[in-house]
Amino acid sequence: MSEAGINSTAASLLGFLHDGPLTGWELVARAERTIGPFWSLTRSQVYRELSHMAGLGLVAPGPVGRRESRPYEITDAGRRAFADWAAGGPDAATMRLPLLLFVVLGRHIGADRLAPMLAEQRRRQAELLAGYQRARNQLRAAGADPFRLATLEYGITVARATIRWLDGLGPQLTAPPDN
Amino acid sequence: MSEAGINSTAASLLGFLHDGPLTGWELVARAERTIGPFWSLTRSQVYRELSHMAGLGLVAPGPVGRRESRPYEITDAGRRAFADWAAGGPDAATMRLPLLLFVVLGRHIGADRLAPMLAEQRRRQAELLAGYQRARNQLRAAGADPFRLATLEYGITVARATIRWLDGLGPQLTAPPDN
DNA sequence: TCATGCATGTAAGAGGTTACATGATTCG
DNA sequence: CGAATCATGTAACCTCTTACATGCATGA
Repeated sequence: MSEAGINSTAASLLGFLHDGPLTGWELVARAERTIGPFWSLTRSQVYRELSHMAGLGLVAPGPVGRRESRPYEITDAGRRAFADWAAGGPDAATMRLPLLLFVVLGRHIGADRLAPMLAEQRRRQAELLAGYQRARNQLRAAGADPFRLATLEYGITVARATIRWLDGLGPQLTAPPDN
Repeated sequence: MSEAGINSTAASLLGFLHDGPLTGWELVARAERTIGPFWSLTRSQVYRELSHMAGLGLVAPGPVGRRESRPYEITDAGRRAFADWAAGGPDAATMRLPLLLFVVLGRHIGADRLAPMLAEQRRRQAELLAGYQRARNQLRAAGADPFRLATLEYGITVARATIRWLDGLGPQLTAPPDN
């Protein structure tokens, strides 16, 4: 009865390892590719969690491959730990949207400084949206995992909503300096 | 030339202090009320940042009021630090959406376990949406700050988008167990 | 052979969360 | 007087980021 309970970062790694052994490097790449925008993690974290989980017996390091690469394989205990974590349901989302902070403090920043930032954000959201759409079309063509597709659709829906919001902001927020 | 550069948490506090002196307790309440869903912070952080900023001369502690309450006032240096921070534009958003993590790992969680979680999320989003709408209507009637209103509109737009997304998920993700 | 990319990791510090500890004030 | 609420703060811990350090392999 290891009543520990793993954290979401560790759990995400265990999730990916269900598909077969991966090295730290590959895990970072996989995470970046599949959930990058919704779940950030760094190399440091990955290596730390991997050796920590190896100590707990949740993953087992495999033989060193080429270039010191060390694949980790999920163990039965690891699968159990993952299932326990999943049974708890998703935690509340942690959001820190600096853009919204800027908007709410807009009075003290000044509409003249805020407006170009909002314009820049709109540009970025449009890019992001295009990227999601490209990825979705590729994955659809390739007949991919519907779960993965669903995350792209989330990205698309939210990016569109954000753009709509930016476009609908009143002139008090978006007006360029009045000169 | 304090070339330090404050962090976003400290900056948000300085932002609120532009409207007049506030105690740590009041800052927590204000933050919760105005940007709670988009910018989380805890009491511990607030007290820590306040005493840290007092050390840097960005805020000045006022006289102790009732019940040990200690209001902090922003200083000129504080206003400058805030302006410098704002000039950098909003950082990239940090998002950790456990819900999306669950979805992308859906294959390993099982549609039968995922479906009720999605249903629960839908319920929560609907509640959130209703809360935003109520707040917006109140603020509109009160003729509030358009910046604050804009953040509520963001919440409304995104909550609606999320609900639409949840409702549009394919049967592979939302089907109850097939028995 | 030399630049680039693959691959691993450590160290230090910043940021964030949770639990603990304390006490004043107000209201019933 | 007792309960609820206001109010501050510390300590410990976990998590996350950034910078540093190392070296192999591939291909031009």
